[in-house]
Amino acid sequence: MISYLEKFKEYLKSKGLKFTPERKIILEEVFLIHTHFDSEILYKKICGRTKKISRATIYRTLPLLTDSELIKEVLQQNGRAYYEHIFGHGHHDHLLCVKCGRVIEFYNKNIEKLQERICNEYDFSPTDHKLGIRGYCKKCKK
Amino acid sequence: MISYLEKFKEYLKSKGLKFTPERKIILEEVFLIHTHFDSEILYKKICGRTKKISRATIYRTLPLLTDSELIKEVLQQNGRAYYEHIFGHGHHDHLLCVKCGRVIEFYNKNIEKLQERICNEYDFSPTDHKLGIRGYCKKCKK
DNA sequence: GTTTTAATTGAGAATCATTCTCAATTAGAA
DNA sequence: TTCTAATTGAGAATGATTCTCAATTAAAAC
Repeated sequence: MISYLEKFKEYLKSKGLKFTPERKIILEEVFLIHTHFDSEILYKKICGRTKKISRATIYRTLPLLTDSELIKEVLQQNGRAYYEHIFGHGHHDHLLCVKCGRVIEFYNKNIEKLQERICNEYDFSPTDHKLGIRGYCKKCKK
Repeated sequence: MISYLEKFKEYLKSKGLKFTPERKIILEEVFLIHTHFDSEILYKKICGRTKKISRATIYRTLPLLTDSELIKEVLQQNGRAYYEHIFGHGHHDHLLCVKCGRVIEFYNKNIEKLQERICNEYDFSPTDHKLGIRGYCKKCKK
């Protein structure tokens, strides 16, 4: 069982890219956030905590983290992309409350299986999927 | 069984909005397109076919069509929003080829049922959902 | 350790989809 | 026909993301 740091280093090496202090800080910050985040949230957290890293570097690093399967883009809202870290976490899908913005995670084995079956049917080779159900949560539905 | 035109007129009236020639043209063009489209595709088709309608008006009309459940935003890619008309069509989900961009539609009753069950479990009242599976299609997987 | 070279960085400019502004127009109720 | 609030187009503004480029640096090769 390797750490996310090891995994990122291996990824970078395999692509001939460098492991820089900036990339290390971004990676670590990402794994300190346990909710969805966008580039701005990440930028502000990093500026507050350690040294300043430019927005450009953050925007350049997010695709690397996505590519190496350490994070995942989970939704786009108001023109912003939201991510979450996935390394060490099982796959799950989302319920999104359109009123209060709450996100509820869930996992259902049967849905996963049905998706596999559908892919077979269409001779389709899946890499990943996104299932988002929008609606009103317990508190907001009344 | 009312037409999409009727449905749109009713929607507009219910909101105290006006049925303008521009909105009529946009609505009709949307129902002439039988694939996914973004605002730019729609704009170009309309300019080519009938009179010119400004991009601003198209951008203002798309939310009205979405709100009245005549169209639906199906995905966001490269920072653009893609739509499809849904009036008269059953709900379906998508397989998206990341290589050639092909979109395959599918519908699976069991997946729908499982989603309902999950919503019940979380006391969540769904309005709509999106399931997109990314991967490689038959032709591109080799 | 030093050299070498290609990758990386920050700052700000550029891009590009989308939204806003505002004066002129118009649908549709009265 | 009148009246008023909604609508339109043109272009400016916005805002997230990407690009540019000169200066810096990781890390491979010596």
